[in-house]
Amino acid sequence: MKRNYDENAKIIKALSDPSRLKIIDILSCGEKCACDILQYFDFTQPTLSHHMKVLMECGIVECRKEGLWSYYSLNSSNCNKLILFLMNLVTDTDECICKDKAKCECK
Amino acid sequence: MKRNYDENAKIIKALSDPSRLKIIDILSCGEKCACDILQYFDFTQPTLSHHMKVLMECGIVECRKEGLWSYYSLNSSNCNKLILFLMNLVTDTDECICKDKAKCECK
DNA sequence: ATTTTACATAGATAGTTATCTATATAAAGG
DNA sequence: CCTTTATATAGATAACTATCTATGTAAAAT
Repeated sequence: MKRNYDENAKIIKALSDPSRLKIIDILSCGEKCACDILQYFDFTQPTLSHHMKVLMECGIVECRKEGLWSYYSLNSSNCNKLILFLMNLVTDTDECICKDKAKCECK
Repeated sequence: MKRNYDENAKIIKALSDPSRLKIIDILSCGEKCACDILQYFDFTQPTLSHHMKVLMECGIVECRKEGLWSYYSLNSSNCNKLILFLMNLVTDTDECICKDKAKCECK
């Protein structure tokens, strides 16, 4: 981490948006497709697409394509100490943000 | 922390700039006045003043005035879990960035 | 084949921000 | 007093970004 200011600033910047923090929170329940994530927000589908791209470019989120659907999930395995901590911080609770608990893997 | 997306995004955003990460690194050696901090950068004095203001508004840094000088230091006591972690992450090394080790409190 | 559906991309725009120059402030020295 | 010095503030600007509408793409359904 030390002295690698530019690269780390880029990762931190990806997490410096309230909508993206909320996306991480949502994905902490497990994999979700884009249209499911979108229901938690007021913005449009292209805007979500933009946020997912930012999160993926930093390795925070990964995507699995299946037919028409794109399933997104937190990519802990690819995460460094910083990302892991921030993800845990945002999602550190027993209560899941997801309304449909049957569909998600809430603890 | 949970669900407080806006406030936390603001703190994370304050840390999402490479110059401000470097300032935190510099201050990890201990209190320094603005003109000393400025020597580590190529930008102008008003730009540093701007960055210090951003860091202070989030409680990451505090300022002590003495005569003409403004002495800045990391404000760990006022920090939440997030800020503390990020500060430790940036400064987690034995090697100090400061050239003049006689003047700073490097471990 | 045509339509529908899920998502991405292109391009525009308004708001934010990192930087600059110029100037203000205020303390210290001569 | 006047000058010097350290820092802050004001205002401008260029770059970046979060958002939108419009459109492209590609898989599935009819």
